[in-house]
Amino acid sequence: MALSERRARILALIVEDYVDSAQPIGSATLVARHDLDLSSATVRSEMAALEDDGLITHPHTSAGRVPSDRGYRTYVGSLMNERPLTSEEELTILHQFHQSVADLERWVALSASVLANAMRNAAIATLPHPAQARLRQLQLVELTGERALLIAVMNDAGVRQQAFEYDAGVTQERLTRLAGRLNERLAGRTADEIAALAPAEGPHAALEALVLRLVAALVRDEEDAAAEPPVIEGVRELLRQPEYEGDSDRLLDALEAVERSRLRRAIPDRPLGAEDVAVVIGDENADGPYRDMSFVLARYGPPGGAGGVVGLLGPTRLHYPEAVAHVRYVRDVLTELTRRFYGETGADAPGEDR
Amino acid sequence: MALSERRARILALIVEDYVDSAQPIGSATLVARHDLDLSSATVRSEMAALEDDGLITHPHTSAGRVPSDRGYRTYVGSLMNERPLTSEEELTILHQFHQSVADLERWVALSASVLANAMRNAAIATLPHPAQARLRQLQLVELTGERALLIAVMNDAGVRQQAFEYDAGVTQERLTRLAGRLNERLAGRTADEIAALAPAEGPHAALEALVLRLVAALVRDEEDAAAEPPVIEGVRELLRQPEYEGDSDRLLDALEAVERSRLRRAIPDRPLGAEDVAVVIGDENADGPYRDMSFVLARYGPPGGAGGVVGLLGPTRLHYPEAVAHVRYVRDVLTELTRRFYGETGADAPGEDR
DNA sequence: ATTAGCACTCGCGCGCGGAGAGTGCTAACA
DNA sequence: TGTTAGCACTCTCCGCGCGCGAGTGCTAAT
Repeated sequence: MALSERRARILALIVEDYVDSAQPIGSATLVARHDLDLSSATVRSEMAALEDDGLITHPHTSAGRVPSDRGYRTYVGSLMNERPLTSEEELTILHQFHQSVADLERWVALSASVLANAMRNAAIATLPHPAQARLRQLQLVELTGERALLIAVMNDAGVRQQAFEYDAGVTQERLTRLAGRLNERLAGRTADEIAALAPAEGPHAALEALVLRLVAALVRDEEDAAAEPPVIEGVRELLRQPEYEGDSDRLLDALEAVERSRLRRAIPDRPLGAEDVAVVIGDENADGPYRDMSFVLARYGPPGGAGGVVGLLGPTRLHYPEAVAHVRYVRDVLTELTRRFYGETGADAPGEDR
Repeated sequence: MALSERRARILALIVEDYVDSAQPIGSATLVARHDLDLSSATVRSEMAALEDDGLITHPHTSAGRVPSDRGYRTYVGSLMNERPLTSEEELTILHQFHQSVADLERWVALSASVLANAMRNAAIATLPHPAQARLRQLQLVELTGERALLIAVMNDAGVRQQAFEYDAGVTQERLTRLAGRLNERLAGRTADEIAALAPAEGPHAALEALVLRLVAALVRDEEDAAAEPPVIEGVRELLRQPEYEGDSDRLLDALEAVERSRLRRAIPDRPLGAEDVAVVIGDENADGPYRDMSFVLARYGPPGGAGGVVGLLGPTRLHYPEAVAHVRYVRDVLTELTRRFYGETGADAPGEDR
């Protein structure tokens, strides 16, 4: 199964030409376009071999060749040479971040936007969430006589809120005192720890129990990657790709695929551990609608710290070298921004809790 | 310009048949389908008259008639008879609300979802925002030595936050005290009032000025309708309408039209004062991409209180009677839920938990 | 005023045929 | 033995012409 060098070269050329043109590649065209020292007949026989290996296919008998998912995989895995961004490209990207508001949420959306624009495809990004969330502080605000708002600030500066109802006759003053008491007991605790605590005895034990339960749920939400669906940008760029041209059905399928709630389920399963930039191609996707699309994803955020996922989504016919380079760079930028936002000074160790 | 009764009847039939079938309506078909006591020739001359009035048009010489935007307007303005929802339909809708979490944001999204489903078109809804926001309470939380989080809770239970940087050397304790002082001065104030205040003299006047500025901005955000783009549901239902079938270009245009950021700008200008349910048809829209679409919108929320907009978005070929009835009913439900959420009646609200 | 009759229009679907791009096979060649 | 020229063959795509059918507008009769 080891590809001869020549065969590999031909596969790479087919992939690259096809990615550019979206047209099946014929043997003669390939030879002409690249001034190969081969006849088209030779290329044809190599192509036949590649097809036997399942790396390329025929749309129909008299058409040129198109890479299969396995073909792309081989290309991405060992054939393509990464093309680092030029410093110009890097500057263009950095520039966009610099002229944006200093807000993490904005940066995350911007990352997707930048990627989408650069690659003329869809791009996604999830908000950062910590591997383990801890409560920093909570606050209780009376809304009406019997309705109050619980606000929880997490260690990672995340803020979550939840309105709830309780028996009338509890004043804001009591709520404030309860919040103070709870803060002493709960600050720095994880969801599990909070859930395990028993409410203190007293006249408002029931209320305290309720708040404890709600706080635990909020803290758990904070560390749940799936709580907030990813932002997605560049849907229209994606749908303008030739694969969907004039094919309303496929277009609507793709539109379904990029629905945020569906993406939320599709992304976190990706193998995004220590890996650098993960590429998931076509039928490597488990979920149906993504079977003819590819993801190029990376995890951002300091190792062990709060982080999220950023990456590209497009048809399998992707400019993988550029895509990987862009995703990697945007990831690096976003990691740096995240680190700064959370205030990890340069000297600081990767330790998480403070 | 007053339409004879017969002519009006024919216009109404054309509109209704066309809305159902999405096919141009011919004179003979119309007579056959409705057992008219007229010959097709008579209908034809009436059609010619309607066309002279600009109420219907011809796609081409030998095709049937299609309502023009003015035709729809006449139909909606005086020809259609509203069709109130059956109690079954009302129950189906109510049911969906009852089995959802008791959360205002969720309800708003659900409203759009319900409308989209019922009408097989897109539906939008904006989060409620008060005509005038007032600060209820603020809180300052230290994040790092030189970074803090400002959290502002509004009178209407809205919560907004903003991270900011300040000179090192200010402890959480001082921040808490500053928050306490500011709360006394700011509680119940509007953005303008807050912006007009001068910081107290003292060692931390600069910090206080900064916080004042940020709070004012947050309160202003809260009452800015455009701050949060509307939710939109049912995009796929919309795009599956026959107007877009096989026409990728129009489909992509429509997709652009339903982009949230664009809708944000398109909606609030709608005439939504005391009006009951507003219908904006085709070229009555100022903004280009909506020129061949219609809105059916209503304001929800108690009069004078916090409110938002909920409604439908579809091709001009809409089932207007049903659309108006549905929007009105969902609006009423949402108004009631909003009222309860803000505790205006003090009556009990639906159960709470998650 | 209404209607039957009629000529005319025009979009749509269909089949046909030729052009073009490509393939696979075979036989000759270095 | 690997490479190449040559060739027959296969399909898709595109433009063309044609007939069908739905529908119109006009005219003349009721």
